[in-house]
Amino acid sequence: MTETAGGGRDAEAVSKFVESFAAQLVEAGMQRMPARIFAALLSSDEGAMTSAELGEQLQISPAAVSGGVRYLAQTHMVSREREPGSRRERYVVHGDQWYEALTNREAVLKRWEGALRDGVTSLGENTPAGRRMAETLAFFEFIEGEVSAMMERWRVHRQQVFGD
Amino acid sequence: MTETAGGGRDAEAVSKFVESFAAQLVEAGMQRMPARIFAALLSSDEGAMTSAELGEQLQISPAAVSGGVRYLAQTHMVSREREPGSRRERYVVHGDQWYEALTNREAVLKRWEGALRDGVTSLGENTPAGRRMAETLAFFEFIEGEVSAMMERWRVHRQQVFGD
DNA sequence: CGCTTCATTCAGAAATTTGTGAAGTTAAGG
DNA sequence: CCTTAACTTCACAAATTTCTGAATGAAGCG
Repeated sequence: MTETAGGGRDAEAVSKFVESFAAQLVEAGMQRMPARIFAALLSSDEGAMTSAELGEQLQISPAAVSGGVRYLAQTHMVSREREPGSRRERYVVHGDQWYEALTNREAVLKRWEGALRDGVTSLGENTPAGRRMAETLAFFEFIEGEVSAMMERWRVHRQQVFGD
Repeated sequence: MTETAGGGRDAEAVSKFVESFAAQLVEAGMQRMPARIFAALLSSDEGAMTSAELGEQLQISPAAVSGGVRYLAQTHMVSREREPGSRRERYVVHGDQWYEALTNREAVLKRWEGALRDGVTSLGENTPAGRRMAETLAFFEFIEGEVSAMMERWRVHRQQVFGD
């Protein structure tokens, strides 16, 4: 058993999981550092770590932590907290907030819709290409509406299974 | 008006749209070449182009077309067709098939679920981290179920709005 | 069969991305 | 105020990715 100072957990097993989960995130399009940082936070007991802790576990420089965290904060996957009267920051995965962010690609959808609308105009509403474009646009609009309903159902489901 | 041999369409406007839509796809994590190729196909009247046509519109080498198309075919966004008795291949966006592929990230979800299951085991079911992991896993399982129902509703909706 | 036309593969050049060390900035605590 | 601890920014080196040209491989067509 590989127990270290980290609080009685099998550090090696944790690290292995962190890397393998990060790899999945990378494959899905996330940058490497944000992915690793996120995975580390997700598998910490508190769901929160300081910059120094992240640096040590992942063997990366403070600069890398800073960059990765900035990305995660911007995309609302993680939030920054700081105990009042200290300048040590804690980076926190807020329970369920993060996968809501993951699903709420609303900004992305909106941009796609914008681009598609331009497409319909550029190509002409009555060209075959224009009609295909319009249908695609309709698909995204449909999805956008469905997603929020779906998340609502999830909250109900979650409540039932996990309580609060 | 910038008309070229391309069949009476405003080539410049089309190209502009292709590039801007491709840029959105890139931002969402797709590689540049596949994104450009896909956008070009999507905005072609036939929904299909040959390698040579793609090469000319996008100003890229045959090798780049080949590589891009391979990716798109693997992910089922595009299919290859070839008129019998010709070795000129046509790459086709099959109407609605492609965004079904986009949504059907089932393989991706499955892998995430696998990784998360490992995580629950590594971290221990009764640790706080393990419980968080388990909840995340439940979320993905929930989503997986919902997505297929959602696509079914889309087909109905599409039928109503666009006919067949 | 051989010629020709496409498509693919591969090695390498070029461009981009990524992560680091070092300098810079801000704010707590004496 | 001055010191010091924490985070951030920036320039650059290294690694990776991306695209090309050239070589290779297949398949129609005469």
